[in-house]
Amino acid sequence: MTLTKNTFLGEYSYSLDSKGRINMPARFRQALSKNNKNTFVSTRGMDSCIWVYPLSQWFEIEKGLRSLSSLSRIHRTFVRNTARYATPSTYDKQGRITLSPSLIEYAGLEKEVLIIGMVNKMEVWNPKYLENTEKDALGIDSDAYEDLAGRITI
Amino acid sequence: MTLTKNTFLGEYSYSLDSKGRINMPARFRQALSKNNKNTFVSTRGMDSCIWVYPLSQWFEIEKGLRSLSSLSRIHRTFVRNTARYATPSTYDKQGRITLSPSLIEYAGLEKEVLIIGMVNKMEVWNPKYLENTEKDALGIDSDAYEDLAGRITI
DNA sequence: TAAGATTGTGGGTAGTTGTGGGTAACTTTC
DNA sequence: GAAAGTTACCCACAACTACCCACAATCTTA
Repeated sequence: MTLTKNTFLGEYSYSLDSKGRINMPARFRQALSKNNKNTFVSTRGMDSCIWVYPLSQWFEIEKGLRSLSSLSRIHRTFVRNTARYATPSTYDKQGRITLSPSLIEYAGLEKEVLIIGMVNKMEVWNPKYLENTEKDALGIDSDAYEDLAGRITI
Repeated sequence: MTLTKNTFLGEYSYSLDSKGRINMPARFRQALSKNNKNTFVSTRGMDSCIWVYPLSQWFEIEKGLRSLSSLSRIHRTFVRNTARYATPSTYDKQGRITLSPSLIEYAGLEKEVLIIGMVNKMEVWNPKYLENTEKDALGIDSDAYEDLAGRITI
């Protein structure tokens, strides 16, 4: 059952096929609001994973990008780094989207793939990479969490 | 599949042929709205690359250029550099535009060429040059960059 | 629990796309 | 006005992609 539109929760294990396609969890598809046109936008994540946005979320980012001027070097660089790896993909009749070879390489994806709901977007991981990233995350000092405590109640 | 008219995303690798033509990615062509008359305007970019605008977007730039004062030296120089090298080109039946020899030289283009979607325009790069520009970008004030990223990325 | 519906995975095929090169029309130059 | 150079348009073909169908596994419902 779907709770809120365009909200993605949970973890799913899928397989990347020989054509670079992955299934989008049925629940995630059902969660999409109509204005998403059955489309996701995938791009490089901050960790070694792929971020997948529903189209309507991506438009918010795009709006931000449009507000930047190419006269500023820093703006230019940011727009380039963001837009460059973004690839929109409408899912097919079976619910799959196609990932670009460049993104697959970036995230080091092999056959087995983990999809994680990140509330407003999804992450696609090679399970091995995620494990390593989790180990690294243990190094986060607790001060950082103290700081977070001021921003969010859980 | 097309998301929004006149929006360009993603990275494409193409080859510049012996006649100075490059293919415009099919997705970019499909993204063009009707009033573009199948035409792009290419000019010098701020980095060592070529900026390619869809015609309608170029008209916006022109409007902006008109508003700049010739009394200011910076304005004058900017208008001159932008207007001077601007060349319109309609794509042929195969979807290719012809770049002027002057622009090809400016961007140091060889056989292999990278086209990057920059939301409202495209950039055409020699991959080697882009790599260097990326290295230079490491010198960017990272606080300002992260601030930008924090504001726009969701 | 059995039948039906949904979901995840694999693969075939027709149409699209990228690339090279040929030719005719048009410009420029002498 | 003819020769040379340039440009625009056309055809051909290989590679790729989007779309479709098939089927097994899982879940739902009566």
